[in-house]
Amino acid sequence: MAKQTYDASKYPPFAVTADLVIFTLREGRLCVLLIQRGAPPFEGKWALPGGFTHVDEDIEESAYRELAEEAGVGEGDVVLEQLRTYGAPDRDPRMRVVSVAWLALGADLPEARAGSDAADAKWFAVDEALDLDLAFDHQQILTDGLERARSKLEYSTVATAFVREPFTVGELRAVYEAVWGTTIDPRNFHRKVTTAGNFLVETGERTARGGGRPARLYVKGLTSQLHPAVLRRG
Amino acid sequence: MAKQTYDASKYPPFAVTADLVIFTLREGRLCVLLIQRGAPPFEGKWALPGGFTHVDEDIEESAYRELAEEAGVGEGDVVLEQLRTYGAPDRDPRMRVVSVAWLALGADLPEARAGSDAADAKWFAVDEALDLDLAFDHQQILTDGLERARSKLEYSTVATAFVREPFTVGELRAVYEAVWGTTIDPRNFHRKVTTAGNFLVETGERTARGGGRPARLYVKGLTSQLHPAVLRRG
DNA sequence: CTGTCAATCGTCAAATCGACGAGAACAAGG
DNA sequence: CCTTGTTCTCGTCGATTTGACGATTGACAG
Repeated sequence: MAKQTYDASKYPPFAVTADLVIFTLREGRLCVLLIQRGAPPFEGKWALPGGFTHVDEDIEESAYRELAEEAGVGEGDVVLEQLRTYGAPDRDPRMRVVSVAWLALGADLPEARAGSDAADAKWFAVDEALDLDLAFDHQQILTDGLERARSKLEYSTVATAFVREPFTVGELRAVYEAVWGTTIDPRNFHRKVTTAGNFLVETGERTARGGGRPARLYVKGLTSQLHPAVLRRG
Repeated sequence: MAKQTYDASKYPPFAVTADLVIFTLREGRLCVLLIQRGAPPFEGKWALPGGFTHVDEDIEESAYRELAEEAGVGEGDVVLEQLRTYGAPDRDPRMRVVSVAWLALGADLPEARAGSDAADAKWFAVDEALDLDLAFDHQQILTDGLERARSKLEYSTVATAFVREPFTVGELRAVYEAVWGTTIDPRNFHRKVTTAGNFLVETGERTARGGGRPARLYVKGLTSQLHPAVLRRG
């Protein structure tokens, strides 16, 4: 059954894109990378980084490629996870586009630089980004990505994607506070994460980066699931 | 910026499909609908129901259309949720296909009937379906769908999608046991679901469908989030 | 009437929770 | 050197939640 015996033209033609919600912590705030569009449609507006998937390319591969091209971020620098696919018929005025959105989480990612067809690239604090009028349906994608990130902190160990190893419990708490936009009791948080099974592994080292008493240093444990969960509110 | 000023041919052409993981309970077992392929590729093999998305159609709309065409199921009969998108370059030997997979959960769905290009359609117990050599990457999609369904029972109220209103706590427990493939202590389960906020609403009615003491009847509450969660194992 | 079955209520010890006290270990300033 | 401020870390306490399991209720079958 050779590929060329099929007439591809009888199937509806779609373009497929990979759009990225890239979160990182900068100066204690949760930030997202946005690109200012340098060409129509939505020229001049801010948008999530992304681009067309190539025909011979896996969709995840295209997400990593865009991550490198538009954010200068390599595979090892982030945790990448598929978010959701957006495919309203009119979401792109040029043609029928189905966009696979990805969530990328990384520790203190490099300063943004404008890529090929971008006028500008900038890290925005997430609450500021939500106030912008983003291109396409990127407002919705960003909202979904934020909610996904927030809820993943509860049941998984992805919070460690936001910090460099080794890290302290205080740095990890800062991640939760920045992503959730809340404050957390340091003592209860400390108890939860240090007793949760295989979340953190002690290195034996200590550091005094932040003024107070030197903190123990940890590296990521083996689990990706968090037991028991660290829940928001109560 | 008119659509025709863009040359669509310079963008890579993809076909987009909607594939469905439809779960229901039949005789107390978790079942999934499979279609026996009547045409190449994978002719004769079992596959998830699905089909091509039309150019003028929202991707969710195409999922509902396939649900009706291939399973005879209307919008009100199921809870539909996007599962994940699969887009390996070689996943379909005919051409480049990106498949948006959906999870559909319903109560005792109708007997299967073979659709247009299907040789046969049948409900399989999920553990039997996992032993089959499914077409395309449908084994992976089914596995992902099962895991999604299992974990959604913990934190959401979707379990009620598997039963008709009004229902008893015992029927709801049967859902959890069938999906998780475990047994659950009836007394602790009863306590959890009746005290969880807005999960169940009492009707005041009773029934003695199953032999023992008549059970209270409930309808679904307002919440979609389950607090506190009903966790597997401990 | 008796056994059976599932629903429902209760009990109890263990685990977990949020709120908060208190000491430890550093830096900075006088 | 001593005080003040900061953050980390250990502990305490009562309230809530959990899992394991006993006991009763209300129907039906024989």
